Order: sequence, then structure tokens, then C-alpha cells
Amino acid sequence: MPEQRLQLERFLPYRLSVLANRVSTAIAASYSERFGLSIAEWRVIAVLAETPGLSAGEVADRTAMDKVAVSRAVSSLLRARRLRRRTAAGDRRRSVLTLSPAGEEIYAEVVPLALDHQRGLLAALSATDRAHLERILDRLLAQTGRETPTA
Amino acid sequence: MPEQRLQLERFLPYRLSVLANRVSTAIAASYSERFGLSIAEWRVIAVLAETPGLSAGEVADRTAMDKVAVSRAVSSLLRARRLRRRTAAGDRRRSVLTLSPAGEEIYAEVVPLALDHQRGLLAALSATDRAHLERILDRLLAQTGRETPTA
DNA sequence: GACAATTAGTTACAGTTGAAACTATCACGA
DNA sequence: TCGTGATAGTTTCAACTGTAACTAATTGTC
Repeated sequence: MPEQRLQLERFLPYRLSVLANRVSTAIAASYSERFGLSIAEWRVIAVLAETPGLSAGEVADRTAMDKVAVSRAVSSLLRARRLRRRTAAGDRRRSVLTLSPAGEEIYAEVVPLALDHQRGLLAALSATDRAHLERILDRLLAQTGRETPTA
Repeated sequence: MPEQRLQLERFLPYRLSVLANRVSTAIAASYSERFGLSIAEWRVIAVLAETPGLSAGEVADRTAMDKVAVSRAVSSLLRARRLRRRTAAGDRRRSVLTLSPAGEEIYAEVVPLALDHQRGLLAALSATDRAHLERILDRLLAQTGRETPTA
């Protein structure tokens, strides 16, 4: 049996990781310098803009972040008055998170930047390639499904 | 002009990041527990198995790691006697890195694990989807080309 | 050949991260 | 209603990471 080789530059997990890092870093640069947002904070803002009133745990579920990261992002956003937190009516352990006007404002300003980046990326692809990519990502994400411990 | 929305779960950069994290974490788990390797250490081993005799800087170029990360991975691999380091003949600043027999051994054991993971991932895709994915990744990686500061 | 500018690699420091422990609250069964 | 176990979220502590400063060696350039 011949020794197996790997060829890192062609190894799918490695390529995915390099690509994702490049893209995330580039986008993060554009909002971190302008608004002092970390990736975690931006994700929290984004899900709360889409679905106000989530608890910290629900934010964690939807952002693929762990609860410690969410806790820290929330507390720094609260400090900056970009978020408001109440206690859930029937369950005083749960928080109910919503964006403050300042938070909404930031969301409104960051979204176009983020969409621009996405457009820039997709510019490399034909329309059919884009459709393929969507479908392939759906499948791969489903395949890797419940493996991210959101604990 | 209506406010733009983002929908994080459909946002390409976000999806890429989640997928890449899931995959890397899963693979890393399999070699980190068995061999006590970090992702950085594994990458160094992989490129040196493919191309022995690289310098630390060349390793950084090929692994999309920065030079500090390479330096630390190299020194921990040296400590574990999984790597050998000499000084380059004509330039005493440069190192010449090669795997030790123990390092080769680890490479030989990890490669099948890594390839299994890749196979598991690709199992979700048809042959044509795999070909699409390859091509699309090539393009996106080229598009994001020279943005990763390997400094 | 001597000195400024580059390059290879390491180290130090400060900020970030994650696992585990902790606090507070809730749910449920006896 | 008391006690046990689960759940939401925070804090702690130790490990990890990145930036910048550093040492050492090399390459001009004059």
C-alpha cells in the first residue's frame, strides 16, 4: 500500500478555511475601524435587527457562537448603548434583547458594506456558478449539521 | 429607498465561515486528541511532508499562517522532536526544516483521517457538484487573492 | 569595507478566547 | 413545599493569538 499524500493546497477543508478567513477579515476590517465592532458584536446586531427580542441563548444558536462569546458581545454592546436588555416576562433567567436606536443605525450603515463585499466576491462567478454555490453550501452545511456545540 | 436587510443565515461570507469552522474543528479534534497537534502544527507538518527543506517563511507562505504562528508551531514541534532544523548553507538567518521520523510517522497517520473527513464532506455532493465546487473555490480564492498578509 | 536598509526569525506584552465553575432561576416529583 | 436536577447567563483562569519591538544576519551603496 503506497503512502497516502495530502497536498494541502488542494485539500478542501484547508481551502475553505483560507477563503472564509480572507473574506471575514476583509469585511470585519471595514466595520471594525468605522464602528469599533468585533465580528461577534456585528453578528449579534445582525440577528437582533432581523429578529428583535431574542434571548442570549437564541442569539448563540443563530450565530454559531458559544454562549460566552455572546455574553461578552452583549455586555460590550450594552456598555456602548447599542443594545437594550430586559428580563423575559415569564422567566427571569432569560434576557430579551433589542437594538437601541444607535444599534439600528449601525446596522443600517453596515449592511450596505457587507452586501458590497458579497457582491465583490460573487463578481468572480457566473450566474450559474452562483446558483451552484448556493446549493452546494446548503448541502455541505446540512451535512455538517449538528456538530457545532453551541453550548 | 427601502432599508436594506441582510439575513445572516443566507449571507455568503457568514455561511462560508460557519462551514469552514465546523469542518476544521471536526478534523482538528481527530488529530489533536490523538497526537496533541494544534491546527498550526498540523499544517506545518503537512507542508514539510510535501516539500521538505522549506524555511519558516516559506512555510508561512504556503500555509496562510503568519510568521509568528509558524515560529511557535515550529518550536513546539522541535521540542516534541517531530521536526529537525538546520541553518541554510548560504544564509544563516534562514532555517531548513524537515520532518523527523516521528514527524513523518504522524503525517502518515493523520493523512488518512484528514482524507476521510474530506470524503465524508464530499459524500453530500454529486460528482458534478464536486467539480463545480472545485472550480468555484479556485475562482473565489483567486478573487480574494493577495489579501492575506503573510507578514 | 562600513553603514543604512532589508530580511529571517524570536520574544514580550496585551488583548482575546474557551472550558469549567459559579449564581440565579425555573421545573418537577415526592 | 421541599429538594433535586436542569437551564440562562456570567465570571474566572489559563492558554492562545497578534502586533510590535527586538536580535541576528544579509544586501546593497558608496
